[in-house]
Amino acid sequence: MSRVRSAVQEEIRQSRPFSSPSEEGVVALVRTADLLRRALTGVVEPHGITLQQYNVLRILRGAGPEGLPTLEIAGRMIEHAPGVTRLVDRLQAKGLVRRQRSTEDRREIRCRIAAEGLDLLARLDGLMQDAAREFMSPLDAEALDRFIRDLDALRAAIT
Amino acid sequence: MSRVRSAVQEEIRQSRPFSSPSEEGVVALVRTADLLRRALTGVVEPHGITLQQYNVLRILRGAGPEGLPTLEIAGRMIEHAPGVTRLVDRLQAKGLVRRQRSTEDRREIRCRIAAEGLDLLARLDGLMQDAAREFMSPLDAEALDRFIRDLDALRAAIT
DNA sequence: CCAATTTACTTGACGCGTCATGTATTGTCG
DNA sequence: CGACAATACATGACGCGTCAAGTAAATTGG
Repeated sequence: MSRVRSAVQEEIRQSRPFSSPSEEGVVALVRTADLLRRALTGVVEPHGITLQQYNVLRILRGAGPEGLPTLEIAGRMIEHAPGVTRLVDRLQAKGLVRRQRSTEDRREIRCRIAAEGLDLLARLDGLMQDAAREFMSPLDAEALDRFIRDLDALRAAIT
Repeated sequence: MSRVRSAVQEEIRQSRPFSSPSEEGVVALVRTADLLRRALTGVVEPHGITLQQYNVLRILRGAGPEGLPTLEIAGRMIEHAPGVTRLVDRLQAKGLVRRQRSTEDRREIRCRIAAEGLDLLARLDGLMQDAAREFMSPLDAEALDRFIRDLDALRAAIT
């Protein structure tokens, strides 16, 4: 049952092993996601946007020319509204996004991706694909599929 | 090969499926880690510290009474020094950590966990264990072990 | 039909992560 | 030995995430 010192244990250089496999999993998950985030940030930042800004642009591209109200963007990222407001502020300042108060419901603000935003995404699509493939390359197709299912199961269990 | 719409696809509500399993894996990984981080934050914050502050305290407890220099803490988290300096600033302000310039090498600052910090950790140990177990509960022992190995493999591949 | 509630945001404050830059101390090598 | 590089940090600036509180518009209930 007890395995050789895992990679996480080596990294943390703690003599004491994890007190449980669950804890080891939790730490491994957070650390791996951190490294991934950094790798993806490295792809996107040279093009003048952050990873979160990239995510918003992708969501808006997916939404089409109708655009989306702010809260809807927040919902699709798992994020809270205040962060999104400011995120879109910066995207607008860069001319990648346009905002316009909705006419039917004047509380809503519809955010649309601008042509410049689409251009930027077009340039980033391939690079992000490559980065994702590269990062996941240690897992073969079968392992990757199982891995994704496991992650799905973990998220699904959150009450 | 193509599966039914996965959980991530549902969550993002994007009609277009992921352009590749790698991309799906990347998104699933980041989103899952985000939710985990939030869950753990929920455990720790009622006790007056943040998740990162908790991590530092754990590292310092693991280091024993000798303490650690700032950069060594940064190394054990995967983080850069500037963040750690301020992190420890706040822990010190709360009286959970003490700092003292080293005498052998006067550039170094040794950080030690204070008795109050140890007390706090003692109160949190069980709660964090429970949270980890709870979060990982969808995976049985075998799946969890495989899951951890997969994560280890992903991190190990980073150049 | 209007007061109370709800919804969709926005703003302020604070902790965190990151880069660039600055400072003190130590190591090095010519 | 002394200039110069390297090391260990600290600080400033900026983007992000989160909570609490505020504003404006729509909805609802009496």
